[in-house]
Amino acid sequence: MDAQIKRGLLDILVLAAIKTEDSYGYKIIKDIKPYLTLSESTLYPILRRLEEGGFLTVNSQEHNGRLRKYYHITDKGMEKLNAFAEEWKEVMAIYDYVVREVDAA
Amino acid sequence: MDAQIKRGLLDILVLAAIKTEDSYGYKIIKDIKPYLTLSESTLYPILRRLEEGGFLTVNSQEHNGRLRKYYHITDKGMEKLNAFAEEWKEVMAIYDYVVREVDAA
DNA sequence: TGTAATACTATACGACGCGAGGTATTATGT
DNA sequence: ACATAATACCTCGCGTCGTATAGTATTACA
Repeated sequence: MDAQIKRGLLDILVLAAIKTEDSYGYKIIKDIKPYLTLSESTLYPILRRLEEGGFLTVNSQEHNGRLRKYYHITDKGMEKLNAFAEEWKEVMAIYDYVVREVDAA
Repeated sequence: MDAQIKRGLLDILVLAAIKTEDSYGYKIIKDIKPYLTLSESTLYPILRRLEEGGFLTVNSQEHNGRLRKYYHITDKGMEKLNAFAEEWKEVMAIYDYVVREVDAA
Protein backbone atom coordinates (compact mmCIF):
# COMPACT_ATOMS: atom_id res chain seq x y z
CA MET A 1 0.00 0.00 0.00
CA ASP A 2 1.06 3.57 -0.57
CA ALA A 3 3.31 4.59 2.28
CA GLN A 4 1.57 7.90 2.75
CA ILE A 5 -1.95 6.68 3.31
CA LYS A 6 -1.20 4.14 5.98
CA ARG A 7 0.69 6.60 8.14
CA GLY A 8 -2.50 8.30 9.18
CA LEU A 9 -3.87 4.99 10.34
CA LEU A 10 -0.90 3.84 12.42
CA ASP A 11 -1.85 5.39 15.75
CA ILE A 12 -5.44 4.28 15.54
CA LEU A 13 -4.47 0.75 14.47
CA VAL A 14 -2.15 0.39 17.45
CA LEU A 15 -4.87 1.58 19.80
CA ALA A 16 -7.31 -0.86 18.24
CA ALA A 17 -4.81 -3.67 18.77
CA ILE A 18 -4.77 -3.15 22.54
CA LYS A 19 -8.44 -2.34 22.84
CA THR A 20 -9.88 -5.77 23.60
CA GLU A 21 -7.05 -6.88 25.86
CA ASP A 22 -3.69 -5.54 26.99
CA SER A 23 -0.89 -6.40 24.62
CA TYR A 24 2.85 -5.88 24.12
CA GLY A 25 5.10 -4.70 21.32
CA TYR A 26 5.93 -7.93 19.62
CA LYS A 27 2.35 -9.17 19.69
CA ILE A 28 0.94 -5.90 18.37
CA ILE A 29 3.20 -6.16 15.33
CA LYS A 30 2.05 -9.69 14.65
CA ASP A 31 -1.64 -8.87 15.16
CA ILE A 32 -1.50 -5.90 12.83
CA LYS A 33 0.61 -7.62 10.18
CA PRO A 34 -2.34 -8.91 8.09
CA TYR A 35 -3.48 -5.33 7.64
CA LEU A 36 -0.24 -3.42 7.60
CA THR A 37 3.42 -4.28 8.17
CA LEU A 38 5.29 -2.07 10.58
CA SER A 39 8.76 -2.45 12.05
CA GLU A 40 9.75 -2.17 15.68
CA SER A 41 11.45 1.14 15.05
CA THR A 42 8.08 2.44 13.91
CA LEU A 43 5.97 0.89 16.63
CA TYR A 44 7.89 1.77 19.77
CA PRO A 45 8.01 5.52 19.11
CA ILE A 46 4.27 5.38 18.45
CA LEU A 47 3.68 3.61 21.76
CA ARG A 48 5.75 6.22 23.55
CA ARG A 49 3.82 9.04 21.90
CA LEU A 50 0.49 7.45 22.76
CA GLU A 51 1.65 7.06 26.35
CA GLU A 52 2.78 10.69 26.55
CA GLY A 53 -0.55 11.74 25.11
CA GLY A 54 -2.40 9.79 27.77
CA PHE A 55 -4.00 7.34 25.34
CA LEU A 56 -2.49 4.31 27.01
CA THR A 57 -0.59 3.26 30.12
CA VAL A 58 2.39 0.91 30.41
CA ASN A 59 2.80 -1.90 32.88
CA SER A 60 6.02 -3.94 32.96
CA GLN A 61 5.63 -7.57 33.88
CA GLU A 62 8.05 -10.45 34.00
CA HIS A 63 7.46 -13.17 31.46
CA ASN A 64 9.80 -16.18 31.18
CA GLY A 65 12.52 -14.29 33.02
CA ARG A 66 12.27 -11.35 30.61
CA LEU A 67 10.56 -8.04 31.08
CA ARG A 68 7.53 -7.49 28.97
CA LYS A 69 5.73 -4.17 28.68
CA TYR A 70 1.99 -4.48 28.61
CA TYR A 71 0.07 -1.60 27.09
CA HIS A 72 -3.37 -0.75 28.43
CA ILE A 73 -5.78 1.62 26.70
CA THR A 74 -7.13 4.55 28.75
CA ASP A 75 -10.50 6.31 28.61
CA LYS A 76 -8.88 8.97 26.49
CA GLY A 77 -7.62 6.28 24.16
CA MET A 78 -11.13 4.88 23.90
CA GLU A 79 -12.44 8.32 23.05
CA LYS A 80 -9.88 8.61 20.30
CA LEU A 81 -11.04 5.32 18.85
CA ASN A 82 -14.65 6.42 18.91
CA ALA A 83 -13.77 9.78 17.40
CA PHE A 84 -12.13 7.89 14.56
CA ALA A 85 -15.48 6.52 13.46
CA GLU A 86 -16.76 10.09 13.20
CA GLU A 87 -13.72 11.31 11.34
CA TRP A 88 -14.17 8.52 8.89
CA LYS A 89 -17.17 10.27 7.41
CA GLU A 90 -14.91 13.10 6.31
CA VAL A 91 -12.41 10.63 4.92
CA MET A 92 -15.16 8.94 2.92
CA ALA A 93 -16.24 12.33 1.56
CA ILE A 94 -12.72 12.79 0.25
CA TYR A 95 -12.76 9.31 -1.21
CA ASP A 96 -16.06 10.00 -2.95
CA TYR A 97 -14.69 13.22 -4.41
CA VAL A 98 -11.60 11.49 -5.76
CA VAL A 99 -13.54 8.60 -7.25
CA ARG A 100 -16.09 10.97 -8.76
CA GLU A 101 -13.30 12.80 -10.54
CA VAL A 102 -11.81 9.52 -11.70
CA ASP A 103 -15.13 8.37 -13.15
CA ALA A 104 -15.55 11.72 -14.91
CA ALA A 105 -12.84 10.51 -17.31
CA MET B 1 -10.22 16.30 11.20
CA ASP B 2 -7.20 14.59 12.66
CA ALA B 3 -4.17 16.03 10.94
CA GLN B 4 -2.54 12.65 10.45
CA ILE B 5 -5.19 10.90 8.44
CA LYS B 6 -5.72 13.52 5.78
CA ARG B 7 -2.02 13.78 4.95
CA GLY B 8 -2.07 10.49 3.16
CA LEU B 9 -4.81 11.80 0.91
CA LEU B 10 -3.19 15.08 -0.09
CA ASP B 11 -1.38 13.94 -3.23
CA ILE B 12 -4.36 12.04 -4.52
CA LEU B 13 -6.75 14.90 -3.79
CA VAL B 14 -4.59 17.33 -5.73
CA LEU B 15 -4.44 14.94 -8.66
CA ALA B 16 -8.20 14.52 -8.57
CA ALA B 17 -8.63 18.30 -8.61
CA ILE B 18 -6.85 18.61 -11.96
CA LYS B 19 -8.27 15.43 -13.44
CA THR B 20 -11.34 16.79 -15.26
CA GLU B 21 -9.67 19.97 -16.47
CA ASP B 22 -6.35 21.72 -16.04
CA SER B 23 -6.20 23.93 -12.98
CA TYR B 24 -3.85 26.23 -11.08
CA GLY B 25 -2.72 26.62 -7.48
CA TYR B 26 -5.22 29.08 -6.18
CA LYS B 27 -8.16 27.32 -7.76
CA ILE B 28 -7.05 23.90 -6.51
CA ILE B 29 -7.05 25.19 -2.94
CA LYS B 30 -10.56 26.57 -3.33
CA ASP B 31 -11.90 23.45 -5.02
CA ILE B 32 -10.49 21.19 -2.33
CA LYS B 33 -11.50 23.40 0.59
CA PRO B 34 -14.90 21.76 1.21
CA TYR B 35 -13.13 18.49 1.79
CA LEU B 36 -9.86 19.57 3.32
CA THR B 37 -8.18 22.88 4.00
CA LEU B 38 -4.60 23.19 2.87
CA SER B 39 -2.32 26.22 2.74
CA GLU B 40 -0.24 27.39 -0.19
CA SER B 41 2.95 26.35 1.56
CA THR B 42 1.54 22.85 1.61
CA LEU B 43 0.19 22.79 -1.94
CA TYR B 44 3.11 24.16 -3.95
CA PRO B 45 5.66 21.64 -2.68
CA ILE B 46 3.14 18.90 -3.47
CA LEU B 47 2.69 20.19 -7.02
CA ARG B 48 6.45 20.25 -7.46
CA ARG B 49 6.78 16.70 -6.17
CA LEU B 50 4.02 15.49 -8.44
CA GLU B 51 5.70 17.17 -11.39
CA GLU B 52 9.08 15.64 -10.54
CA GLY B 53 7.39 12.27 -10.27
CA GLY B 54 5.87 12.68 -13.71
CA PHE B 55 2.27 12.71 -12.47
CA LEU B 56 1.53 16.11 -13.97
CA THR B 57 3.01 18.71 -16.31
CA VAL B 58 3.12 22.48 -15.89
CA ASN B 59 2.19 25.09 -18.47
CA SER B 60 2.57 28.79 -17.71
CA GLN B 61 0.02 31.07 -19.31
CA GLU B 62 -0.70 34.76 -19.04
CA HIS B 63 -4.00 35.67 -17.48
CA ASN B 64 -5.00 39.30 -16.90
CA GLY B 65 -1.40 40.38 -17.18
CA ARG B 66 -0.31 37.87 -14.56
CA LEU B 67 1.39 34.53 -15.00
CA ARG B 68 -0.68 31.57 -14.09
CA LYS B 69 0.65 28.02 -13.91
CA TYR B 70 -1.74 25.45 -15.26
CA TYR B 71 -1.26 21.89 -14.11
CA HIS B 72 -2.15 19.03 -16.42
CA ILE B 73 -2.42 15.42 -15.34
CA THR B 74 -0.33 12.82 -17.22
CA ASP B 75 -1.04 9.18 -18.02
CA LYS B 76 1.08 8.25 -15.02
CA GLY B 77 -1.03 10.55 -12.87
CA MET B 78 -4.16 8.87 -14.16
CA GLU B 79 -2.71 5.49 -13.27
CA LYS B 80 -2.02 6.72 -9.77
CA LEU B 81 -5.63 7.80 -9.40
CA ASN B 82 -6.89 4.44 -10.60
CA ALA B 83 -4.46 2.61 -8.32
CA PHE B 84 -5.92 4.58 -5.43
CA ALA B 85 -9.28 2.89 -5.91
CA GLU B 86 -7.55 -0.46 -5.55
CA GLU B 87 -5.56 0.57 -2.50
CA TRP B 88 -8.74 1.71 -0.89
CA LYS B 89 -9.76 -1.91 -0.35
CA GLU B 90 -6.79 -2.31 1.98
CA VAL B 91 -7.68 0.91 3.75
CA MET B 92 -11.23 -0.31 4.27
CA ALA B 93 -9.88 -3.58 5.68
CA ILE B 94 -8.00 -1.53 8.27
CA TYR B 95 -11.10 0.51 8.99
CA ASP B 96 -13.13 -2.67 9.48
CA TYR B 97 -10.50 -4.03 11.88
CA VAL B 98 -10.48 -0.86 13.95
CA VAL B 99 -14.26 -0.60 14.11
CA ARG B 100 -14.56 -4.27 14.97
CA GLU B 101 -12.23 -3.78 17.93
CA VAL B 102 -14.19 -0.72 18.97
CA ASP B 103 -17.48 -2.60 18.90
CA ALA B 104 -15.95 -5.43 20.92
CA ALA B 105 -16.09 -3.03 23.86
C1' DT C 1 26.29 -25.55 17.94
C1' DG C 2 23.93 -22.28 15.55
C1' DT C 3 19.98 -20.09 14.01
C1' DA C 4 15.46 -18.30 14.54
C1' DA C 5 12.13 -16.23 17.47
C1' DT C 6 11.08 -13.25 21.30
C1' DA C 7 11.34 -8.44 23.27
C1' DC C 8 12.91 -3.94 23.85
C1' DT C 9 16.05 0.19 22.90
C1' DA C 10 18.87 4.09 20.67
C1' DT C 11 20.63 6.79 16.77
C1' DA C 12 20.36 9.19 12.64
C1' DC C 13 18.41 10.34 8.14
C1' DG C 14 15.04 11.98 4.99
C1' DA C 15 10.43 13.26 3.86
C1' DC C 16 6.78 16.09 4.71
C1' DG C 17 3.11 19.51 6.51
C1' DC C 18 2.78 24.05 7.55
C1' DG C 19 3.29 28.70 9.80
C1' DA C 20 5.32 32.98 8.70
C1' DG C 21 6.72 36.09 5.56
C1' DG C 22 7.49 38.11 0.82
C1' DT C 23 6.06 40.15 -3.98
C1' DA C 24 2.78 42.00 -7.22
C1' DT C 25 -1.68 42.91 -9.50
C1' DT C 26 -6.72 43.62 -9.66
C1' DA C 27 -11.27 44.37 -7.59
C1' DT C 28 -14.25 46.22 -4.10
C1' DG C 29 -15.87 49.21 -0.67
C1' DT C 30 -15.96 53.74 1.72
C1' DA D 1 -8.36 58.74 -2.90
C1' DC D 2 -7.38 55.18 0.14
C1' DA D 3 -7.69 50.91 2.27
C1' DT D 4 -8.77 46.25 2.23
C1' DA D 5 -9.57 41.94 0.23
C1' DA D 6 -8.87 38.72 -3.32
C1' DT D 7 -5.91 36.71 -6.73
C1' DA D 8 -1.50 34.23 -7.66
C1' DC D 9 2.86 32.80 -6.96
C1' DC D 10 7.16 31.78 -4.04
C1' DT D 11 10.81 30.66 -0.09
C1' DC D 12 12.63 29.50 4.48
C1' DG D 13 12.77 27.08 8.57
C1' DC D 14 10.75 24.31 12.27
C1' DG D 15 8.95 20.22 14.23
C1' DT D 16 6.99 15.69 13.53
C1' DC D 17 7.28 11.29 11.99
C1' DG D 18 8.46 6.72 9.60
C1' DT D 19 12.14 3.76 9.19
C1' DA D 20 16.76 1.58 8.23
C1' DT D 21 20.45 0.11 10.96
C1' DA D 22 22.40 -1.63 14.86
C1' DG D 23 22.61 -3.26 19.58
C1' DT D 24 21.34 -6.26 23.88
C1' DA D 25 19.64 -10.43 25.94
C1' DT D 26 16.94 -14.70 26.53
C1' DT D 27 14.55 -18.95 24.93
C1' DA D 28 13.38 -22.61 21.56
C1' DC D 29 14.50 -25.63 18.02
C1' DA D 30 17.18 -28.25 14.59
